[in-house]
Amino acid sequence: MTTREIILNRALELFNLRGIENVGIRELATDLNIRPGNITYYFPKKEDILVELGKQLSELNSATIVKLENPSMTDFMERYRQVFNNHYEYRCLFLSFVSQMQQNKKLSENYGKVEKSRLEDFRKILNKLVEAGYLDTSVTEDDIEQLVSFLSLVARFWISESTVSYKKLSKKQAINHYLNLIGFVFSKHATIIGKKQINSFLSGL
Amino acid sequence: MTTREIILNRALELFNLRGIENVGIRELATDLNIRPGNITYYFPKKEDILVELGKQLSELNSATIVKLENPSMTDFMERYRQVFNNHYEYRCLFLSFVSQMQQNKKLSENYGKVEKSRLEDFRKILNKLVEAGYLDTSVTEDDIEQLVSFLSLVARFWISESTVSYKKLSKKQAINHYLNLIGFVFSKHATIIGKKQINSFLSGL
DNA sequence: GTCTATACAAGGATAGAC
DNA sequence: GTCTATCCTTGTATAGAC
Repeated sequence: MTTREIILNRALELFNLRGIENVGIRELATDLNIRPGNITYYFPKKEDILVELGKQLSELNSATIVKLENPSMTDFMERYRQVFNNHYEYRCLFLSFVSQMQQNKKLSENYGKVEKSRLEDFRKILNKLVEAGYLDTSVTEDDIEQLVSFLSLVARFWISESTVSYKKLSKKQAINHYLNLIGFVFSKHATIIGKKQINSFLSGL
Repeated sequence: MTTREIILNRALELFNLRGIENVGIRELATDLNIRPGNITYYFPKKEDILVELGKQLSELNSATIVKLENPSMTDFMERYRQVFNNHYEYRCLFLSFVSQMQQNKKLSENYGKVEKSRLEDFRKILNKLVEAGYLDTSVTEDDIEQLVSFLSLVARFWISESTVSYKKLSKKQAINHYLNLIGFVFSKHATIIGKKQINSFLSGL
């Protein structure tokens, strides 16, 4: 493993454990038994570490998320389970989401692009779920916008909320809590077969 | 206005404008044409300013929120409109929500108490809405928990999301966006009369 | 009780020696 | 590629003037 990779790995661990703002470059260096300037050599600014971690997350998501030609309701729920698992591994980014988006230009640029295509992707999937008879045909374009809106809010802030309000929950319990919430909202727009898939997915968690 | 009040008022303005982390004590002092130590006299730590702003917000909410004996669906939506308006005035607190909750013990204690009773309050209101025939009788206790969960997520993070994703929206537009989301979710659990009230509330925004 | 001046520690960032 | 020295900013503590 290169020094650069060693720094990235340990930074992610410490940031996840104690928060980005609470882990200094000096501390990270001491932990790795290297000198602060050495970290600066690979990452001139602290921001740069986070830009790289952000890239890792989006690559992880790309690798995890399989293209769905004919998505079922189960596929949809399963995809969110995977995305949430990935988010958890990079939870430090979500816990400092707003401040990073405001201060870290590159990170926010990268995130903006990825997020835009991700939302577009989900719009398509929802439309396909309607066509395939998993979501009700009464679901309008406007409803889909609201559903995407809802998904986007949950995806961005579930980690923040669970860190603040559900500290005692394990990773799995926390993820299940929010998958249940998504299932709850979506089942009201699902067909009978769609509901069935949601329920069996949730009861299998 | 006392010095203490002047400090609090201007701090809120600057924190809202540029973020809590980006406004230093020295800068606030310069802006007010007083010396940093003078701020320290009233607020030994920066945290203490935020504790006080947190109290102001919860007092504002208490003052705004009218006790509802026989709440209608319209009352429910209207209450959220008021709460969101109040949140916006103290948006800096929500933009740094997670880090404050983790680092500011008093603020998080105070918030914990208020939030607990607020959620309890909303559970009661939802139950009453069922009894009064605005929400469907098929709504179970478990459904109510999910709805409260949903409301809690939106209430805490709508400002964060709109700051990051909907920068161009005005205060009113942003609030309307999230009221629409709440209406969207709730209308699926509402009776005919309940739906009517939600729709007429939303179209009157 | 109110306000000022000053000092200190910690964190990010930079230039340059080896 | 690695490390040292140094600077600047921020939060905070203290001593003392009015």
